[in-house]
Amino acid sequence: MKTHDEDTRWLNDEEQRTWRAYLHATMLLEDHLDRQLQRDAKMPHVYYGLLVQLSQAPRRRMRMTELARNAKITRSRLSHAVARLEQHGWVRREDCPSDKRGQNAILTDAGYKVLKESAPGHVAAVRQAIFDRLSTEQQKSLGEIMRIIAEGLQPNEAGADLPWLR
Amino acid sequence: MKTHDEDTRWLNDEEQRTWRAYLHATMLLEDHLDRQLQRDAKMPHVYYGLLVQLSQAPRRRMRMTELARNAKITRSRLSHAVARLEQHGWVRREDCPSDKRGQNAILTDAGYKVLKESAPGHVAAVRQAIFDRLSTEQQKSLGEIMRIIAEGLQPNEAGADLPWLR
DNA sequence: AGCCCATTCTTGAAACTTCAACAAACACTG
DNA sequence: CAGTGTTTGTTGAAGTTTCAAGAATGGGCT
Repeated sequence: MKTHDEDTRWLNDEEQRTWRAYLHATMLLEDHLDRQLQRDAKMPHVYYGLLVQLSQAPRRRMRMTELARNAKITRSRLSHAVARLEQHGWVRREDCPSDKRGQNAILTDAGYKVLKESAPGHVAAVRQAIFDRLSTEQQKSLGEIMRIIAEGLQPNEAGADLPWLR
Repeated sequence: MKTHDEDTRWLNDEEQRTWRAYLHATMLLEDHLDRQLQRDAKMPHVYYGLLVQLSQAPRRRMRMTELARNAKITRSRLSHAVARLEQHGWVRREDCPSDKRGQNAILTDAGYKVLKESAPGHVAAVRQAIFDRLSTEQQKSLGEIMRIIAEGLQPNEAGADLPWLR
């Protein structure tokens, strides 16, 4: 925490407007998608994202830790989420054969079905909120910008900090 | 919900990459700021945003509904949030004189103090995550894009749908 | 083997959010 | 002014997330 603010570089007017726009857009969109999916798929957006990840993984399964890393959530959060998804019958767990600590989260047929049925509506919502409103240039720009931001926040992904190179 | 997916316009490769980058960036950033503020200001990012709003309002007070609208959260969520902020002594409520249903949320001196002390660290975090990493062009672009997205999701702000003009 | 530390995943409690339902005050209409 | 519908704000319960702690296995080192 910074204690002296003499040298704080506050946001100027345009930066403030941009930051506020960011906050508003992200909040509104997350809310929108959450409601859309809660209505159509009976689950929040984050959970839906987990099913998507699983559906794209080989054999529709993934180690908990990897799933958490891909989805950008904590393992704890994932544990609870999978527990809930399991209750609904959309996911099941299986011990990992190679590592006795490990668990695989597996997308069930029921889970795949829900995903398949709600995917069109979800894509439509995303398209309508973002891609339909942006020029090709803006879409490209958005991609670049978000990659930059994400990169900067990634706690040193794979090989980024190699102790033997310091 | 869409039931037939024959005519669904799925996201193409680049759109998918962009969308995923968006999800990752927004998640990582929200997480990052939440932790930063939880550590330095003992409150989540959304709550901090409420204090900011109040601090900028005339007489450091605002009607609940207006505060909710500005902060892009539901009134219910705001009720709970203010209850909590009140417990901490950062906000207090007062009846609205003109409308007996109404409540004003008021930033206390203690609230202002917390805000003042944690603001530099927060701005630094935002700057480091976003503005320090983007070119001037990209910042401008980000602002425009986010405004477009937010606008599209705004449930018909002021005068947007005037029944007598239909 | 034995020791040590890292990794994997889970758990329970506390904090936060959502949703539906509600009371009270307002505002319009006849 | 009584009737009707709307707006304001709250509430409790259920669902979700965070945080700190902990059980179990893995992997390296001597």
